[in-house]
Amino acid sequence: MSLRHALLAMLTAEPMTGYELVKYFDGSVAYVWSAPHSQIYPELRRMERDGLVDVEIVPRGEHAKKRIYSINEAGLEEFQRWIRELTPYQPERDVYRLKAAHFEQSTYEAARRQMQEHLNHYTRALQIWKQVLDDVDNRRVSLLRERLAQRPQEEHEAIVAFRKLTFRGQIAKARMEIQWAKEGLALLDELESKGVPLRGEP
Amino acid sequence: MSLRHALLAMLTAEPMTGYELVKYFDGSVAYVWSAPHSQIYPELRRMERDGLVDVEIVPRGEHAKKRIYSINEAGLEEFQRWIRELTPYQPERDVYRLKAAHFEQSTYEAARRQMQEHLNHYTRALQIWKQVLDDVDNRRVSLLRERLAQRPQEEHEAIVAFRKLTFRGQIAKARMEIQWAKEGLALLDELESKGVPLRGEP
DNA sequence: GATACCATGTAAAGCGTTACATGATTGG
DNA sequence: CCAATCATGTAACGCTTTACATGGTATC
Repeated sequence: MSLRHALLAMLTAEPMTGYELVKYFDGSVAYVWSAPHSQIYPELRRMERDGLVDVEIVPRGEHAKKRIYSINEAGLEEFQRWIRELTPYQPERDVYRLKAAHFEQSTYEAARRQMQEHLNHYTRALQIWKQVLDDVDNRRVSLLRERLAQRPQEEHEAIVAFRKLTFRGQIAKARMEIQWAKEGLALLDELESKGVPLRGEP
Repeated sequence: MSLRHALLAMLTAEPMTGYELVKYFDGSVAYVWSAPHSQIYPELRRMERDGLVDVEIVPRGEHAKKRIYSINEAGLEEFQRWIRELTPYQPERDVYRLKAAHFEQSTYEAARRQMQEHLNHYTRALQIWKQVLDDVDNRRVSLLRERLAQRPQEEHEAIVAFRKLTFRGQIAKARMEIQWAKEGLALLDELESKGVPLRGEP
């Protein structure tokens, strides 16, 4: 049950609508946690039902309304309970490594395409995360500024430091995956130039 | 739909029972792909129904039987189709980074415990993967030997090289996560020694 | 005969993806 | 008035986890 905790985490910064949460999960946050709006709106309703968030219904224009969710005392307690609790390490599922292990069943072209996409994906991710790290460092992130504004000065250092720790982790991951993709592409070049046959080739 | 392809991948090495597949997914393979038996047995039945695997029912002792699954022509085609197809990159969900980003809501003790578990988990994973890489290099893996035995000599280099590529990726990932966990533990030590308060502290 | 291992299932509940669906507001 | 954006939902389907469940075989 972590979508709930990801939503509570966002709401500890400031109250917002489901739509704003959807936007965050579509943006740079998507590389840490993401969910479609079809999952977010019902979960917010359940969190409201379970008394973890309060809702303010605010008019929007003449006829429309929007629902602004804010975390309440019970929600903050639940979030803190979750964050203090040890999250166990479960078996992973890495479809890209699974695929790479069986590239002899593919073709050089298809294998290269997959590895190139891997490289592109993590190159984009790296750029985004480096930018985010810099933005956090210079307090250019509005959500972070909101968060800092409502917490005492002496907590600021920890708040910023922990966010930076996460982003440095993502940066390290992106660099590692880029390196791995390059290694894969180099291996494919080497094997093809040696004329090593693949089973998937026509 | 990747459990199906993970199972097909295993069955390209040799025919086996659901129980043997369960064992593999519980062992060192678990760090690349894993599934509980409650997912594996029904999926094998569906694959049988869909004509991707053949089944041989073999007696076991006096009264018991076992079902040995082998991949057939259609199954191999489906596996090759999947491996040639580009797997898109979807938004990730990393609960450990999400948690780390909000450690100011935790306590030093709980945050340290989580990071220590992270370190332990990936240290174990690193040991396992280094061993597997070495075993593959020296053809000490029975599944790999079965696989090589049924393929022509000229494909052997690629088969071994792609498996090693995957394991090197897992090793790089484990090292990266170990490094990150150490960074996190160091940060926690530094903040605590400076007396920076956390919101979750009693 | 007890224990560990072999072997295979079902079922409920939860989580995630994809598609379908609707309507208001804002700015050009 | 048209397009982009704001805003919020439902539904079907598939995958994953956890729990419940059963019985044979091999070895000491």
